[in-house]
Amino acid sequence: MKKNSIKTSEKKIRSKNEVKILNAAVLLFSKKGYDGTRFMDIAKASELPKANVYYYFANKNEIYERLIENVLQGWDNAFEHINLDLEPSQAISAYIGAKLDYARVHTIESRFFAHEMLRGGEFLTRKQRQHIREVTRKHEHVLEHWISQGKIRDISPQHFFIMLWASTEFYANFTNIVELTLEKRKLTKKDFDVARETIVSNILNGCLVK
Amino acid sequence: MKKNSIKTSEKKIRSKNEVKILNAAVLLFSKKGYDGTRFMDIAKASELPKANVYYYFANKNEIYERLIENVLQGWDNAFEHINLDLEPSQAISAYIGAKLDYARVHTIESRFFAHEMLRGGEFLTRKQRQHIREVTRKHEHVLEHWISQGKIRDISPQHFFIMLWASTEFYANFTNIVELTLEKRKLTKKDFDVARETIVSNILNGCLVK
DNA sequence: CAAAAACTTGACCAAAGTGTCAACTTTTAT
DNA sequence: ATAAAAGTTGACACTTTGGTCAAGTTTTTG
Repeated sequence: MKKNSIKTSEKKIRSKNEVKILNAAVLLFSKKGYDGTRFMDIAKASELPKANVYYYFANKNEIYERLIENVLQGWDNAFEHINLDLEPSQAISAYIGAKLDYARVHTIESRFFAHEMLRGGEFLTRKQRQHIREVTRKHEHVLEHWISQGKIRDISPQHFFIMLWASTEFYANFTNIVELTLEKRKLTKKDFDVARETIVSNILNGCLVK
Repeated sequence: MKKNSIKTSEKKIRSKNEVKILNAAVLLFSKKGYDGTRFMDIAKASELPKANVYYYFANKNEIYERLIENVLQGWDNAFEHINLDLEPSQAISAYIGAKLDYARVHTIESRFFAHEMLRGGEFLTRKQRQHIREVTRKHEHVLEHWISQGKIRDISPQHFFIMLWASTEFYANFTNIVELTLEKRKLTKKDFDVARETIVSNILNGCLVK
């Protein structure tokens, strides 16, 4: 009890301010990327004097790296509960739904990561790359299993997953184009539902009437 | 003959240097976006003194706007020959193939445009947005026609096209993730071929064995 | 409650970036 | 050939940015 209260209170100010800074930063990075974001802008958006932000983070780099970690962690948390042991149609529907939910709710983080990819993923550590690779490989194995069972057609699991990521993340990263296409000022939950139906039905059934 | 030679020679130096500058700029913008790119870096990459670049373009803005125009123009040229009057399977295959070819060959331009979208598409003029909208609408009509003919299932044409753009552009914008997934150091034409087969077969037939 | 640790901040500096200009060279037109 | 137009460039002035620091205040700890 005592120990716990010490531990939490001891870190209260720091953690509160770090959160303020990181939230401000991820929004800025999501719009302008690493190189386009000024340290001073992060300080302003955090509503803290620049020198105070320097007290918590040595430089922009450190903020950025923390955000990369956070986003990857959030990504893990969001998708580890997806059960790929179900039947293909169930599992794939759930996966697409979860990815679209993530795109809708965690738009900022998605765009932040999109910037990192556009710049070549230089900030990803070897460990982080490897982790991504392992998670993906696990998914591929499930798909291969379904293929061997004759439950789905014989396609490239890698390209299949890329197609799912692309189709879902597009709604977070390129919201503008989606809004322009749908002729909507702002995307609603309903729009994401239609997206889900379209993607799921296309992926599962194909678009040609048989 | 005379007139023509006057016209071309009169503009030779200018156009040569503008091309140098624009080529250097689009590469930098494609990596770091508008805000992340310094005017001086464009000059260095162009192998021209900064003051010389200022002689051709008043500022970074002007360079960027020219590039937006160029990319939209190139986009038009690349896809206006796509014949959507064919049978659905033929037309859709060709469309996906063309989009993937564009992603492979015009990677830089794709990424440049991706940055513009991530920053909210602020640089697109009303006219340009409208043009994009019109081209898209035309495609949608074709799809609606096919639906009314019972040739393809009743799905949202908008979301269907978004799915096609997303699945193909992903290979240009997020090459890193693709390379990581495929465990390749560099994507080859062959990789794009497999991508095409996977996307086309999935879109046309769906992934479930019937 | 006193000392230590944690936190805050204005002021400052050096480096980098933006944009201008006048003097110069090269190209073009007559 | 020569004047006008087009192109080139070093140097300069001004602004923005990144980063430090010392002197303060607040919070925690024993």
